[in-house]
Amino acid sequence: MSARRVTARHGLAGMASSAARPTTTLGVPRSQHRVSPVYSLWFTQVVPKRERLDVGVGCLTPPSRWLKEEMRAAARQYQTLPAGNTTYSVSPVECSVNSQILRDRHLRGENPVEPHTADRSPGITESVFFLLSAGTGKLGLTVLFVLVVVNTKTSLPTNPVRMNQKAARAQDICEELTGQNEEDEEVSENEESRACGVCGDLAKGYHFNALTCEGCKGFFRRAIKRSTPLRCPFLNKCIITKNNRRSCQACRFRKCQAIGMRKEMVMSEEEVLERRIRIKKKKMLDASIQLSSQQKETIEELLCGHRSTFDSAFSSFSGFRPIDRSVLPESKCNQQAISVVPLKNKRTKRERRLEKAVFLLLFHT
Amino acid sequence: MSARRVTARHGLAGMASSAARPTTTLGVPRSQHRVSPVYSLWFTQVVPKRERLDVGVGCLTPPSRWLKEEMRAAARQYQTLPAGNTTYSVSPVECSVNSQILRDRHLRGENPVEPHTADRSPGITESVFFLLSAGTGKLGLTVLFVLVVVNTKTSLPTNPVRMNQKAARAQDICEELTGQNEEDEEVSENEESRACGVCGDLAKGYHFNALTCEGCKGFFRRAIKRSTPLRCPFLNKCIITKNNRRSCQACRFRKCQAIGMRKEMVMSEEEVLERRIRIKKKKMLDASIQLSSQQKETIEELLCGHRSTFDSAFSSFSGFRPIDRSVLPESKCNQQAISVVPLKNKRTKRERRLEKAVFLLLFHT
DNA sequence: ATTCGTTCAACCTGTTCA
DNA sequence: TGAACAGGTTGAACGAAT
Ligand SMILES: [Zn+2]
Ligand SMILES: [Zn+2]
Ligand SMILES: [Zn+2]
Ligand SMILES: [Zn+2]
Repeated sequence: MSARRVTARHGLAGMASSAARPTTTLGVPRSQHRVSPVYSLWFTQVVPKRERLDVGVGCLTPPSRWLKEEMRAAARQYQTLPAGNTTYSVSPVECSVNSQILRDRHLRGENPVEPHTADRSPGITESVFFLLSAGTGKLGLTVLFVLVVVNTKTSLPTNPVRMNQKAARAQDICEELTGQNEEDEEVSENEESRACGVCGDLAKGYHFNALTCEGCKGFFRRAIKRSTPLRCPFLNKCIITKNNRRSCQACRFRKCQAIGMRKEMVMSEEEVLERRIRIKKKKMLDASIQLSSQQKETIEELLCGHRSTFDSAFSSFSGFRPIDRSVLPESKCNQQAISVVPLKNKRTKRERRLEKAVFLLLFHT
Repeated sequence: MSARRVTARHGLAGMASSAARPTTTLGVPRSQHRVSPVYSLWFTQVVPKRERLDVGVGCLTPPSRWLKEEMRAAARQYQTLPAGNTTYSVSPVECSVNSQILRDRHLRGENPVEPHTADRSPGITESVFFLLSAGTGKLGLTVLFVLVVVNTKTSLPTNPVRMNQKAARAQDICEELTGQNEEDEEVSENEESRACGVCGDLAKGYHFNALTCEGCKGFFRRAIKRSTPLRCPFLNKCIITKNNRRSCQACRFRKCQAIGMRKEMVMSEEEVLERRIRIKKKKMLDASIQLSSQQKETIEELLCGHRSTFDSAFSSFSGFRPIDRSVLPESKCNQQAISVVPLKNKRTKRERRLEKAVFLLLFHT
C-alpha cells in the first residue's frame, strides 16, 4: 500500500485544485511538530470549507543539504502550479516537496545520505513529514499526513521501524520506505525484551534501573563519575544506535536518563571506597583461613605419610582422591584418605566454603 | 501488536452521538479529567457528521510488560469487531500530546520516562495513551483520545481505570477496556490479607513476626546478619513495591522494621551453629546407620568372595566390584578397594552432603 | 501446617585491560 | 570504550523442627 493509494482511497486527486488557505493553522500548533524523531506519527486534521487538496512533504528538522535541495526542487514544481495553489507548511521549514520524489528516491535506494558516515554519525538523521492526503467536504478540509523518520539505511532497522509498526496506515509507507520492515519485525519481536533501551544493542540485564547493554552501562557509570558537562557536536537530537553511540556522549547520556537510568544507583565514591576496603579485608581473611587450612592439610599429609610408612601398599595412595567413606568401617584409615586430597591451585567456591565450615568446626568450637 | 489491532466500532452509539460537538477542542485538557494520582489528559477533536468510529489503544512509549498486557487486553476487546477499518497510531510523546500542560512538564523535566524501566524504580511514572475513538466521514474525521500517566506498579490496579471512568464521554469504552478491573479488585480483596507488608508481593506466611513474602524474609535475615549500615541513595522516602524493592535496601529495611519484623527472631550466629551441629549429628546418626548397612553389604561381599574361593567358576566374582580383591592380602583388602574407587568430577548433592558429614564426624567428635 | 535456616542460579554491582 | 571477570545480593525451592 502506497501513499498514492492512500490518497486515492480518500478520493484525492493530487495537486489539481487549489483554493483559499484554511483559516486555521491546520489546527496543529507548530511546537507540536517538535517530534522525537524516532517515531512515526499519524495525524488528522480538519479545516473548514475547502474544496481542493494538496499533497506535499515537509521537514520537521532543520534540513540537511540534500534535503534542502530536494525541497527547493519541489518548491520549484509548486511554483509552476496554477495560481492560488496552496503549499502547506508543516514544520519550522517553510517549504514543501512532492512526497513522490522522496519516496521514489527511497525506493530506488538513492537516499543521499551516505550510509557509511551516516551509520556512525547521529547528527544527520532527518525526519520527513509526508502530507499524504487532504480531503474536502461541505464544511471543511481534511488533511492527512504522516511523519516518517528518515534515518540512514543502517539505523532504520532499530528504532524507527519498530515504532512505525504501531502506525498501521503509516506502516504501509514505512515498509516501502525501508523495505526491511518484515524481517525487523520478527527480529524485534524476538529480541524486544533484550534490546538496550539506549542504543538497541543486545541487553544482558538491568543496569542502574534500565535494560541496557554492557557498553551503555559502563558509559553511564563513567558519565556520572566524571561530572564534566557534555556537549552535542550536532543538533542535540542524535538518535543513538549501536553503531553511532560513541559519536555523541551528550545525547547518549540524555537517552540514558530518558529511559530511566538513575545516577543514585551508581555507587558514590565513599561507598565504592568502603566496598573496596571490605573486599580487601575479606580477601585477607580468606587468605589466612586458606593458609591455616592448607597448613592443616600439610600437617595431615605429613601425619599420613608417617602412618603410611607402615603400609606396604603405600603407592596406591598417590594420585587418588578422597573416596566414598561411607563404606568404610570407622577405622583410622580415614584420616589418611583425607590427607591424600591433592592440593589444587584453584579451589571452587564450594570447596572453599566446605573448607571454611570445617575450619570453623575445628577451631571455633 | 495490540496497538495495531485497533479496529473500528460501529456500534458505539454513545460515541456516535458525541460527534456533534463543536469542532477542534484538540489538545485542550479539561480540568475534570485531571485525576489523581499523577496526570490525565483528554484530547478531543470532533467533526460533525461522522460515519465511522474507531476505538483503539496506544502507548506513548515502548510499553512495559504490564502495560503491554493492559493494551493487549484492551485490544482483544476490539478484535471481534468488523475488520477493514483504520488503525490509528499514537506516538510519540511530544507529538501526540499538544497540551500545554504536558509540554510544560517536558520543560520541567517531569515527563514520564520510558516505562519499560519505569516500573523498577521508585517514583517513576508511566504514561498510557488511550485512543478512544476516531471516525471519518464526508466532512472529516474525529479523534478522541486520552493520555493517562500512571504512577508505577503500585498504582496499577486502580489508576488507569478510575481515571478513564472520569472521562465522561469515553466512559463506556473505558469500562470495556478495563473489564477485568472488577475481578482484579475482588482478587486483590481476597489476597489482601496475604500481601507482604513490606512490598505487597504475595506473602506465604509470617516471618520474624510479620506477614511477608519470601524475598523480604530473606532480605531481613541478611540485613540483620550484615552489620553494614544501609543508606538510601534517594530521599529516604522510597515506597517499596514488589518491583522496586531491590532498589533501596535502606528503605526496605526500614519498612521491615516498621511493620514489626523483629531482629530477635533471627537466630544468632551461635544458635545457628548449634542448630547446624544438631542437624549434622542427626544426619551422622543416619549416616552411621546407613554405614553399618553398607558394612553389612561389604561383609556379605567378603563372605561371598570367601565362599567363592571354593568355587571353580571363579568368574562369577569378577565384575561384581570394580577391582579384583582376590589378589589382595586380606588385611588390606578394605583400604585398597576403597582407595581405588574412581574419582568423579561431579559429586551429587547427596554425596557432598555425606562427605561433609563424614568430615564433621571425623573432626568434631 | 508453619516457620525457622540453607542452597544456589540468576542478577547486578565495580574492576580490569586490550 | 566494552567484553570479561570477581564478588556480593536476591529469592524460589527446599530441608528440618515444631
Ligand atoms: Zn546500549
Ligand atoms: Zn548529539
Ligand atoms: Zn515483600
Ligand atoms: Zn530509599
